[in-house]
Amino acid sequence: MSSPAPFLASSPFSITSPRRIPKSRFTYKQLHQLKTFSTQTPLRVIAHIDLDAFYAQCETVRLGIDPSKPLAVQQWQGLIAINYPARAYGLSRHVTSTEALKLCPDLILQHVATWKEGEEKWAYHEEAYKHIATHKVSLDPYRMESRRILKCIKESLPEKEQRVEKASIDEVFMDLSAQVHTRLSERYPELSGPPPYDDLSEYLPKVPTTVLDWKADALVETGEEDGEVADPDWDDVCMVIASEIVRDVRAHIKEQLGYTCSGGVARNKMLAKLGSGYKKPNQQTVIRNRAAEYFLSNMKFTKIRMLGGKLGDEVVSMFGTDKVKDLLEQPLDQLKKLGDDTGSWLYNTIRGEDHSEVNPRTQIKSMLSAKSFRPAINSFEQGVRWLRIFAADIFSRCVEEGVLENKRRPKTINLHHRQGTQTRSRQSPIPQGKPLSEQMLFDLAKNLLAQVVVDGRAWPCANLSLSVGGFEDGVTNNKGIGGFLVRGDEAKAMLSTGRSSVSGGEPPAKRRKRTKGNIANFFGPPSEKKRDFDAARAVLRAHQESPGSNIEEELDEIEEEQDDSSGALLDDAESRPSTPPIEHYDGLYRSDTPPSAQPPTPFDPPPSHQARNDTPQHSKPPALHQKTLDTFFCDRCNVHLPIAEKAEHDDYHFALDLSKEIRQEERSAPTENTNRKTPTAQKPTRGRGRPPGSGKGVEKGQAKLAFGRQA
DNA sequence: CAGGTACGG
DNA sequence: TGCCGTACCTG
Repeated sequence: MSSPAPFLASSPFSITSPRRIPKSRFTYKQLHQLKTFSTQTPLRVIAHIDLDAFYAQCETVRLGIDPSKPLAVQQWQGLIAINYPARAYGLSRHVTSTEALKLCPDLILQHVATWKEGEEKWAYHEEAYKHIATHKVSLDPYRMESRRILKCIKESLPEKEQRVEKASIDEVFMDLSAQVHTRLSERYPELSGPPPYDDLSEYLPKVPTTVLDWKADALVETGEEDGEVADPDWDDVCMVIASEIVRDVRAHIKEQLGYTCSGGVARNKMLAKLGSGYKKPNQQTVIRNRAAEYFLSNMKFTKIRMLGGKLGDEVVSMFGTDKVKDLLEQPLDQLKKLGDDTGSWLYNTIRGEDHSEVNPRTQIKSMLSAKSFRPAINSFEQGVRWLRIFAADIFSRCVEEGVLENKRRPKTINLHHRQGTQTRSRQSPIPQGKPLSEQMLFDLAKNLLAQVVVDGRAWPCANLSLSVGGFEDGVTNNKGIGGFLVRGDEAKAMLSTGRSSVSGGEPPAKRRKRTKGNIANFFGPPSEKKRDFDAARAVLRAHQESPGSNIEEELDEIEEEQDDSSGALLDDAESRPSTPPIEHYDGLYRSDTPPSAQPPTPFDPPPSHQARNDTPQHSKPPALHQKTLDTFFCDRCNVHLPIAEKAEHDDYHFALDLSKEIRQEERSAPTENTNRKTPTAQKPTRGRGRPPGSGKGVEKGQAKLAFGRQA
């Protein structure tokens, strides 16, 4: 029942409006903006869909298990997903598989698929949890289902009016504004007419209906007496329509693929996401604009996207609360103690404001294959074995992504390495000349690992990961003369990785005396070094004479040379497992293996650890320093460190110097360039105006102080 | 661009 | 915890 009296009393347009006609709070312009997915209109409608216990559902669907049976997905000894029936037994992600079985004897435990060394593809192996040492987990089955679901969602939305963002493997955002606009126009013809006086800033007519049918959707309360049901405005109507769409999408997913999911509908992404988590599983929640403030004010702000981590902790400790309600009392300038941008962002966010757009991006930007080692691995050869799996994994996923057909291919490859608390990474461009292959990924990865190994302490290694990225656009964006320069850089980068692996076979013994003149000697026979430079020069010359002609062939030749020379050491070793390169690397570069375990190198005898410690970085015998202290002073870092860490610290500087010299050589030698200083490019002020942008400030600067070591 | 951090599922 | 994926910052 509508009660006109309160409405008239509270509406600014009832009495004072020139035409004395009740109006909507919204304008024709705001309605019109729906068509273009404007982030500014208050009528905007965003949905968030979240698959329920996704990995667990994947398994029930795959195995045809009754979804009311308790099921958990196991990864080694842990659980990574627990379906809702199983959650009723108090199972959480923190319990182990054996504990889970005690709590719920009927629990179905399904281990994730794994990839076994030497096999072509991942598979669901029996008793996979026993093979943590030889298998790596594969989440590929879930990625595939994720793709099917995304496709299904897109198919259930009108092509021209959809905007879908894949937020994670089991979440999507949808901007339903455009579709809602059409449905609105169909359903309420009075909205289709031109605005009075053709003035878009005119207010819309009032909603003709007094009661909206929210079906079975959960409605977030407003916290007010009532009256909201009786007085809908167009934003409420938009939400109803959006909610219908979400219900249809969910039904379609269930019908076609058998998955249930939860949904949230609201005016922006932040609220929509909170909505989808409000009631689970298999339900949807609408947060009407009029309910947003109340909904938020009763919540912990740590539940809000971007406040679940360090930033959230910082806010909690700064204001001594985790409640939105308390934070709402803080004026803007107080929040700005977190930084101007972060403060403003937070101020708006806890008031339910979020103008971030739904990014129509649906394709993947990078992919990663990783393994944590328990126990840690201790040799180059072991690492290389895992790289083979990683390369196969990533390559097959590239193929699944349609990389081969689409011309969408990754541009860079990246290797991450963790040793204790220290992590290091190396990356290189992926040569774009020839088709992507597993072997190519493997070779690149191997070189990257070799670089990591020669660059510092590498063993024992607790984690290794290989990723490819820079997928982006299918079509080339660097063309003309610039197009070649990119190629040239890649060629040089390839050479540099090759050279680095050559240096892997070299002892650091002469590092203190080495100068530019004997650098080639340091890296091995002069001929190898020369061939590198010759190859690079050939590429550059080819460009100068006829830009863009034979570049690809040139690149191929260079790659071959690379395989012949620099790659030889590694490939060789690999083909003869009886004499693996592990000790070779370990012995030369700070392993804990005794010097006696090291075979001679082709070039120089390896120095013992003792020898290395006898020629310290600063050419001063320890005796001349105050040896009563158990610390030493590094005048390069300007810091006192435990004497026990001196050897490692010296290694650190050695590695630093070495990599610097290598890079310098690479820059100056191939072109014999006289003005080699390329001034650092200016900053094009990056960044979308959106979320906190960053944690800015304090903790980052402090992290830097830790330098090469960690507490 | 290389290397790192933060945040999220 | 392990295995991811994205975005951003800094030198």
